[in-house]
Amino acid sequence: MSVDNIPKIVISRLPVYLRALNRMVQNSQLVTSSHELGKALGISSAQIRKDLSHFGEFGKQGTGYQVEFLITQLRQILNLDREWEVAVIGSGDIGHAITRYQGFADRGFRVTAIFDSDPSKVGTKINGLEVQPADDIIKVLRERNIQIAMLAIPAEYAQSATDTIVEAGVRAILSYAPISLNVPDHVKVRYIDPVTHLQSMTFYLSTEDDLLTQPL
Amino acid sequence: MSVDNIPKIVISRLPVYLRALNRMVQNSQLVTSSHELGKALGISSAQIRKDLSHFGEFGKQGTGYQVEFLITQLRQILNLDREWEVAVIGSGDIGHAITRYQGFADRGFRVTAIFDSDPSKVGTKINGLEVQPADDIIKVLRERNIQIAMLAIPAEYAQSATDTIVEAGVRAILSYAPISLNVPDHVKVRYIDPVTHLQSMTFYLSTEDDLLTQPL
DNA sequence: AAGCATATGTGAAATATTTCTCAAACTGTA
DNA sequence: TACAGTTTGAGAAATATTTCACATATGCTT
Ligand SMILES: NC(=O)c1ccc[n+]([C@@H]2O[C@H](COP(=O)([O-])OP(=O)(O)OC[C@H]3O[C@@H](n4cnc5c(N)ncnc54)[C@H](O)[C@@H]3O)[C@@H](O)[C@H]2O)c1
Ligand SMILES: NC(=O)c1ccc[n+]([C@@H]2O[C@H](COP(=O)([O-])OP(=O)(O)OC[C@H]3O[C@@H](n4cnc5c(N)ncnc54)[C@H](O)[C@@H]3O)[C@@H](O)[C@H]2O)c1
Repeated sequence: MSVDNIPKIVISRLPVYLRALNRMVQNSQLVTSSHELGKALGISSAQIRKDLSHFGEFGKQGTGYQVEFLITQLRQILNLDREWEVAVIGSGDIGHAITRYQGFADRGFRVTAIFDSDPSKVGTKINGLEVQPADDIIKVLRERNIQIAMLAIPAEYAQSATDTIVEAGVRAILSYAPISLNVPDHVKVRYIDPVTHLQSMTFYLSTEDDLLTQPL
Repeated sequence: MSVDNIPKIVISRLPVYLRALNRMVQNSQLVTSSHELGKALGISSAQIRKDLSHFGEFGKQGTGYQVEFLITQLRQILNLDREWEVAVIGSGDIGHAITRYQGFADRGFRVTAIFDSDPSKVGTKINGLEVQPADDIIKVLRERNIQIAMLAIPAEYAQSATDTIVEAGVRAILSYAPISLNVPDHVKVRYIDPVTHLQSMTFYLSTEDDLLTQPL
């Protein structure tokens, strides 16, 4: 076990393990193994064991892992043994869907502020939460010490909104805008762009096959 | 240049290059370099050159790359020199946002069918497109030879819906449901789960810093 | 035309990541 | 207690990916 300098690709898999483990708990499953978990996720058991070994010894030879215990450990590792407040920037279609999504609260995050620059959206409520004016972003985020934001505004405004929330103290950004953002080193960014996913799949979808495939 | 056996991580970056190049075209920029592109995307110029070198020689020494030409080449490589029809399964919040999203049509994809199992949703229109009953999925997808689907339904129904669309001939799935899907080898799957992204960032957000950071 | 600055494409080297293996540990059975 | 069947954790080996470094080519300036 080597506690420092964990590869970030390892970190990115832990939430996936956590998701699968939570599923097992829901099904009242008490124990699992790296083999079973790997099969459920389509990855090798060795990878799971190696990933976990960066943080400690969580399993028992011959038995496997206590599901609840492993969940507790993963939540601790990922700093999820607390609740994180999240701000949503942009109350359009995506901002709307995100704010109403129950799945965040279930897994450690609570959307507690939403902003829009469009005066006609300000004051409307989404899931009981009132949309606030974009001009108040800095004030509100600082007041509440909000460190995580999700960006759901058009690409052309994304960089300037990013500068604003970073100034307000945000250190983690999940952006739905299809553009690469410039941020200081201490700020983490992740992107969600469904189109890049589709485009990486069409590479494998040769048009030939397409023409050959006929409806029955 | 080695045309076969391209690492899939290389393929996953090409759409990101394409996105940045399209941005340049919008700004009337004619020429770019691996260095400039890399800076815009936060990756090394060597990586960009190496990635492209798998497919051919698209640049000119001393000059760089003609933006339009590189776009054409990347679109060809990714099979984007055609339009792909996409089906959306589930007309809830996310299905709604996806279906209304202009960003797909702009980049090679057209949502041409949307389904829901809830009778009260069937028949409603989203962006001019009528929601169809989930029972018709197989019939419609086969008829129209639709090969790509986006899954926007609750996790507990995701596997069975997947089985259905795969049976209907779908070969590429983009799933918003937070669960790992089981598919035959010839089917590609990508996942979008914002929570896993957030959870991989909180690892780097130590709670200590949080406590120290006070609003001004 | 020569010199300088710039930028590609690519082997080779350096790193990173995954997989292989197996000793050791645990469970259950008899 | 002995034995068979599992499964972990981790060093070593195998692969994969990224970065380095440079020969070579192009454009621009003088
Ligand atoms: N809809 C989708 O399925 C989808 C999918 C992937 C990515 N995206 C991306 O997500 C972003 C939002 O998409 P959408 O469909 O929700 O767009 P939308 O047009 O429905 O909503 C955008 C909202 O952002 C607000 N806004 C603009 N500038 C702002 C600012 N500076 N501060 C605060 N609010 C601001 C607008 O008033 C609007 O309400 C876009 O970048 C889009 O490309 C959307
Ligand atoms: N809303 C978000 O921001 C968000 C973000 C990430 C992931 N997700 C995930 O995306 C999925 C959809 O989320 P949502 O917020 O849109 O949920 P939602 O409840 O608003 O919509 C789900 C829709 O799917 C329909 N449905 C259920 N079973 C179906 C079936 N077999 N065939 C066709 N339609 C069916 C339901 O009738 C409903 O209309 C969920 O898995 C959710 O976890 C949502």
